[in-house]
Amino acid sequence: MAPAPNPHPPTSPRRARLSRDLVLSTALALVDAEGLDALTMRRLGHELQRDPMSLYRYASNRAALLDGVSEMVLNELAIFPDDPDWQAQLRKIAHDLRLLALRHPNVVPLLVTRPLSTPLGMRPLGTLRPLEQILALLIDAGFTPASALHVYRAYYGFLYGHILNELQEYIVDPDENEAILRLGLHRLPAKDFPHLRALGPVLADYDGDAELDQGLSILLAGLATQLATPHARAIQQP
Amino acid sequence: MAPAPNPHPPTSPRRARLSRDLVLSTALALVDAEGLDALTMRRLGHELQRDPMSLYRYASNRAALLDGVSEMVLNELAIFPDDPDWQAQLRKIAHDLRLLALRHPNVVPLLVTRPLSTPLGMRPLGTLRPLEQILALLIDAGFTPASALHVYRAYYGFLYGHILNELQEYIVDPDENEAILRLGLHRLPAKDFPHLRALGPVLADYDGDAELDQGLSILLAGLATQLATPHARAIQQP
DNA sequence: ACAACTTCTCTACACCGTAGACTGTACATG
DNA sequence: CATGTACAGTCTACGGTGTAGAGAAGTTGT
Repeated sequence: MAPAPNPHPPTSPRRARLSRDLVLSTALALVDAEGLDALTMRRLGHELQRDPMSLYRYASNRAALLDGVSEMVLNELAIFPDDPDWQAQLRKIAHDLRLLALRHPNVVPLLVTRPLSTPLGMRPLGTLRPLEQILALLIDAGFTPASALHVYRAYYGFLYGHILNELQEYIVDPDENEAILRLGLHRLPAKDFPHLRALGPVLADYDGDAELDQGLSILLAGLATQLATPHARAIQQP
Repeated sequence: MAPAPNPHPPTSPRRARLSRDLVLSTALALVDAEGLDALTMRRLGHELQRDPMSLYRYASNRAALLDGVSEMVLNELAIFPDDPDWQAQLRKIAHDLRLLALRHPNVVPLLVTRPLSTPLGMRPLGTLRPLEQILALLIDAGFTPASALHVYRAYYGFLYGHILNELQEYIVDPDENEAILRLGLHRLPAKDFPHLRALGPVLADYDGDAELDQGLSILLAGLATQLATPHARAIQQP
């Protein structure tokens, strides 16, 4: 008769003490590996060899858990608000964020979707850091605070849009990518989608990096003119 | 002893025959009214006074149901690929899509997120229609098919990004909007978020329409130069 | 009248998030 | 050493979810 089945489980060395960081990074790993749906409280508990209920010490909700994962991912993004060349810095941030998204594609829906159900001021602070730092960058560069906000919106909007676009066309294993893509396109009725079907080959090799950079060039050129003319400032203090 | 409790329920006049359209539009109404989480098979069944299982005749999945709702919303978007003034048409589409998003804010996460888990060729056809039609518009305007695709990407990326941005700052009831927003901002540590906090008032009155239009101007100006120079064509056939 | 087909319902299962009460351990204090 | 207190982790249970599979009811063609 063994009264306590596992007093000192000798064969499980990795049963470290829980911590918010451990919980969140395990959650992130799980999402990266198996997608958002795999991240259930029960599954995560199993992964950490703990009762699912113990997780509620470190995230009061499943929603909060998801927010935590977003935050953790965004923390990988480094921003240097003191860079004197604001355009170069914005370019760098954009490419970094793009790579981040490609590294954690399953998290992107969270990044994009969670803020929609959380008023700005109530978001996890880590999520707002990029916004604050980019504002700082722009204001340092000479923009009015108000017009810095406008520039941020145009810039970040474009950036998120690009990332979504690119991910929408990518996703599948790069190996079968072209095959599957073509297969998919072949399904389209030729009558209704002539252009789309014809573009199969072009769709297949999408150089997201180049495309992003080109878009940024257009946008930054346009935005820089706002800095040159005092036009923007006129809005704030006429 | 009532053997059949409800042979001809006389008090429910609206028990029409089901159809995919009825199912989807009821689903959309439900999402609009109570959000995405309210759209469960059981709830929708209840709404239609049918057993939840009957829905599987018209959408083989919950995921397929969501796709159907996206499709239904996108069908509200009218595009005129024959418009000779492509820039004006792109502007119009952008504003229309923005209004569509504001009319169905709860559906936006679907619009943005579902394609991420569906290879392009496998999406509901209604979802691809805008892409095809915009390509047609651009090609008619003189763009190479390949560069039309690039223009589409820059344009649609920017557009989606803007919509996400705007919705992220809006969401709450316009009444309490400013109050809640300020309250939220007040929560931020002044030390770490000076710029963001200072921008409270500016954040509160966001003229999304103007902002979108301004961004479009920048972008379209940039894109038009590609049409002028044969630069883009050089990429395809050197 | 019968049969074939479609539409809708019933039952059941495995899984989900999480409330609430509980156990066990760690440590500060007497 | 004893004891109180805080905290970490657990257990059980409840109401909800999507959906497989078999069956009932309704509709239509002959």
